[in-house]
Amino acid sequence: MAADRDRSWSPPTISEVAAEAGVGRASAARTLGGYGYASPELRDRVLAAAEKLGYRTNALARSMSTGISHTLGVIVADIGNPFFAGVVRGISDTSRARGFDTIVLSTHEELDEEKAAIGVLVDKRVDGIIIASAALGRDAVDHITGTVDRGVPVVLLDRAIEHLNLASVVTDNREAARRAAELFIQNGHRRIGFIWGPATTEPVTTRRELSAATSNNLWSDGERLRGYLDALDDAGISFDPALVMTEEKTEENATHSVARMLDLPAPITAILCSETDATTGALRAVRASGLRYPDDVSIIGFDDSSWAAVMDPPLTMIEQPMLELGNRAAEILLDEIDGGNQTQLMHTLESRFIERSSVTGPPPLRSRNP
Amino acid sequence: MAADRDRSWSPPTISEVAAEAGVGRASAARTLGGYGYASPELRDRVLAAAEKLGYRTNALARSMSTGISHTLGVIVADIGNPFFAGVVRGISDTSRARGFDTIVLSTHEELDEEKAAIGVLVDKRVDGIIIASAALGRDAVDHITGTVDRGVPVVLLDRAIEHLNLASVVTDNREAARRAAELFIQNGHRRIGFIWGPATTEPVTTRRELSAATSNNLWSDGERLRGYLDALDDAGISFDPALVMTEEKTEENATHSVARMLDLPAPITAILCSETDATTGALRAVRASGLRYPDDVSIIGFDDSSWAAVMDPPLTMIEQPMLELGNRAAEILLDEIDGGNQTQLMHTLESRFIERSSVTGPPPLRSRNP
DNA sequence: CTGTTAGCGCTTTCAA
DNA sequence: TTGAAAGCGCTAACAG
Repeated sequence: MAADRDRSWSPPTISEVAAEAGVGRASAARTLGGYGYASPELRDRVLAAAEKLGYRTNALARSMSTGISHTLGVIVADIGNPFFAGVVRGISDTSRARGFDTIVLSTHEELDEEKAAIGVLVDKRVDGIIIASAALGRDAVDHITGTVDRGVPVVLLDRAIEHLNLASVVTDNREAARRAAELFIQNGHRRIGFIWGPATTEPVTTRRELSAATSNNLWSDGERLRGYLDALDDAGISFDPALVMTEEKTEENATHSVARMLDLPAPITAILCSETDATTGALRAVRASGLRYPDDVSIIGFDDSSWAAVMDPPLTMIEQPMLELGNRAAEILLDEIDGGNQTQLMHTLESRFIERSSVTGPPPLRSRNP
Repeated sequence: MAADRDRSWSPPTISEVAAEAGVGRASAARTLGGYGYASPELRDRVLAAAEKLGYRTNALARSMSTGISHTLGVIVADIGNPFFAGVVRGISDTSRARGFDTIVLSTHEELDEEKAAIGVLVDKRVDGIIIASAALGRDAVDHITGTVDRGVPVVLLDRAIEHLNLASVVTDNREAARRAAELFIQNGHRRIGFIWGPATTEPVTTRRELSAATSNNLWSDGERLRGYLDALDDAGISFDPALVMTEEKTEENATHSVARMLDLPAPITAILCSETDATTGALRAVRASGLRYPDDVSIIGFDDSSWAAVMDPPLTMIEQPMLELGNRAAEILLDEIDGGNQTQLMHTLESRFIERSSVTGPPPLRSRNP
């Protein structure tokens, strides 16, 4: 039916529709744009003409004159990461329901890419930005404050930036980690490994040094570590730097670190993993050491997955409310765009503790080389 | 520094920069837009003024006059699905490298949402669209052809639409499934379950009926099934409808179906799973039946995951080149936008067969209730 | 090399 | 109730 479309075809404009319908542009624009008045008969003529010509509104032109683009910008480290993918799905669903589309940019956890990404979004005149910033403790965040200053609303996602005074939507990282560590402790564990802590090349032998390293860490990771330390403190267990991984955060390093911790004179009997890669890395080390969980080591990991449930034995995990995180972030941003005043700044969603079978008491007596 | 920004502040335009620099708009536009000539001195003045005013180009306005938006539209069933998330990451990376951003829409596998999504993208004047269509065999695809007719290039992703004559980027589903089934057969299996086949409420008792149902299936799923049947045919194993799941595709149904197949008078001894949820569902059934893999049943699944490698025993899987799928789709689309003529229509990427330890020979003798 | 001018397609006063 | 005209910020053709 549209087979006869010319090669130099260009989409019909409101003027063409108006001409076809024999009315003025403005009238056509009013009925097509859904604003202002138009008599039923005129309306019908316009609609018919539009239909006939295959008219589609040009959102760009509309944005130009209205100044609003009905588009949200989303910046995450990696859209390929299941966690962020889930969050983006949440953002996407609720913004779509409110008439907004999203353009999402991945920064690969690089601050420079993040700055560029913000630039792109600002240039494209998005109506607001949701960002899981790659900024570490000491990093400057002018690119974010600058954006807010330009009048573009920003909400922080998953990673808060403490002094920034911006709405943030996060999960209860600290509480969740603490709860996991407490479960270990209740089960009698005192040597609990934490994968992973802040990546640093500096030696970390004191708690003060750990603190210092953490302050230059991703906020969410730092919170998780703090929760772990909280539990230790409450139980009067002294902090042992050998039990916190400080290598770069990769699955492979997790494996190495756990192997080392398992091989200590006083080996770990439990492992708290702060991410999927940390968990799978730890699992590899346990297996390679010829040990089994939970009998030899108990395990809890962040970020549940359908796989964790079919492991043998199934893993006790901490599930993050990814969709809800996205939903909330979008809602808050959209409300702000609609002119609503933000009352609450920090929105903390509860993660779900899923107890399965990877936690039990420490082995009665285990020495390095029996 | 920008603390004194007025509440009714509006971003500086090229005219303002020109005024500040004391030059004509066009000259300012030329240096800021990076086209045309400008003397070094004039250039410097403009740049300085732009810097001072905090000028950022308005991409909307630019798109209005150039007619190109430097934006790609991406339509997938669910951005929260790790497979699509990986693909989108690939698209995003390569298009970003070529100066394009992507707006991605999830359809939840609903054709109506897909149509709406295309409408949105067309309205936003994206320069091209990459789509993993939810269209099943018999569904009309006017929304896609219509888009092409409007002059918007489209490339099909992961799911080809046979008669459509559009560039498609897919994986070698059929070959991969066939290879998996062949491995089972080489190991001596003859009762191989397939999770999952086409969802249908019609009874499927003959191969013809299966075919019919498949023709109303998602293309990629159909290909996988065909590969399975290819292997059976080659080995002279007759098709048994009881070994192909035709329930709605959910993890739970996979569990039920596998449980049933395991409970048959002549039970299955191997399972081919066409998706992650199918695999985890199957695993649950195996466990619930008190059986173990690979001794009692062999298993191969599509879509590798770091979890599959840490299962005990580790799972033999078929890995899809998600990133590459995205990269290629973007490259092809971008080339087409740049005016390149598409020579090849079907681009088939190889999936990677990762042999681990979930396949062995069938159990010597296994009866339903020993 | 630089400045003037005319659109891009829409919304939005403002008259009629 | 409808139409004419101005303008959103930019690019592009054309003079100077």
